[in-house]
Amino acid sequence: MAEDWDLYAVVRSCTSVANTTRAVENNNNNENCSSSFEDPLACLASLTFEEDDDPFPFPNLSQLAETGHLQDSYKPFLPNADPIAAATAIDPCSSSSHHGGSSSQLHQHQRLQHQQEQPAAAGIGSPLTPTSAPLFTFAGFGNQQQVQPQSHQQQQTRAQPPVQTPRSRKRKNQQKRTVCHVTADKLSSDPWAWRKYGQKPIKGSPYPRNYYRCSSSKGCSARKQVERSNLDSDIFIITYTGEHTHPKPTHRNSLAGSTRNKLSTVQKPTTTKDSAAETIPTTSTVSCSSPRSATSLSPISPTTTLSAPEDTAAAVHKTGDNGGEEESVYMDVESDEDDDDLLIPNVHVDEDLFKGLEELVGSGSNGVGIGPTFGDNFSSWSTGNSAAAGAAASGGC
DNA sequence: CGCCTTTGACCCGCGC
DNA sequence: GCGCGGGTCAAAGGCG
Repeated sequence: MAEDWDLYAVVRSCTSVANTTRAVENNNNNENCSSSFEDPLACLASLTFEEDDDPFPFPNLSQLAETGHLQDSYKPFLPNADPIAAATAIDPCSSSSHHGGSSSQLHQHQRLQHQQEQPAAAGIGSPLTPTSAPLFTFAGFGNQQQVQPQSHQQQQTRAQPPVQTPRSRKRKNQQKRTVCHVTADKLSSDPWAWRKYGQKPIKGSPYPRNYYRCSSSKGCSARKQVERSNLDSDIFIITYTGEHTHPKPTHRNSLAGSTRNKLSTVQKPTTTKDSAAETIPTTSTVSCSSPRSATSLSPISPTTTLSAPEDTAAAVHKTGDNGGEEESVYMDVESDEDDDDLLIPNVHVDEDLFKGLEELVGSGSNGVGIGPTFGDNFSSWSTGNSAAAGAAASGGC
């Protein structure tokens, strides 16, 4: 199931912190997208929020809550399993303000709860302990401090050891972060190229956390953490830190050396801290604009996605530096409209439609709204990844 | 050749 | 001060 897809796709599925505009413009697209989906969550797969923000942008969570499924799932972790409180806590529309005060408090709270619950819920605890904030609680959101570029400094400090500037490795609760939840089956891609630079097993979580940095440009401080929700293995939590210091790449990186073309290790729940081999599965990601990608992806990957929500807007709940007020903005998950590449929405297209299009084009039609560019990409997509297209069609935008 | 992942080691912030 | 846990580095090896 969820193992058959690529972490890379996850990694690409959300855009960076920097993209905070054009969302409103895309809102309509988003709506259209939603309405055309079998799964209305598809377009929401990349919902993001920042720091103290509402960590429950996931509509399906509310659905789960409504059906009681989620609450049932939480019961073991909810000492005071208050259905109302639980429902409120997981309400995607609920304000983040009740995540309670400072990040330190939250962090501490989580730690305490983690300590308390660890025995009963071994391996299913923080950082996503559902008690403090049922499914998605993110420890350590704090000072709202703008993230400082670290990579350079860290490299320098490492190259010329101590004495000099100590590593400015801020604690996670001191960095500006954007958290994004992505369902396993609603993965999409983003224009950024990410390179994995680390993986760590996370205490309390059966799944390791993967660390990525932007490889589109050297010196880019954008980073990304991807971890699987230990409560719902279909949900991946992507945390962005830093900002891209460069425009979106028009072409994605090569696939050389990557495992994007094949299944690598499969992320399974880990019981020990050292089971590092268990990582998020990697299959492939697809960009219609990238023939290389389109032809190299795994056709059977159920989550091989096109750039689906790339033109969709993801809601971002942003909390100001005062930590109190919450403003809701939309974050452009990806908008390649200014890129050379045309990214095709994940709409289901069967062979009949292709035939019809061919007939239209072949009969001297003016394209009926299908421009040459689209046709090329469309063709590329269909021929290069028909299976994936089918898979993506059921879930993508 | 360039870019990728993997993975053990290292560094450092934080709580006790 | 110590230990834990998280974040990062960098070498090794693979892939196109």
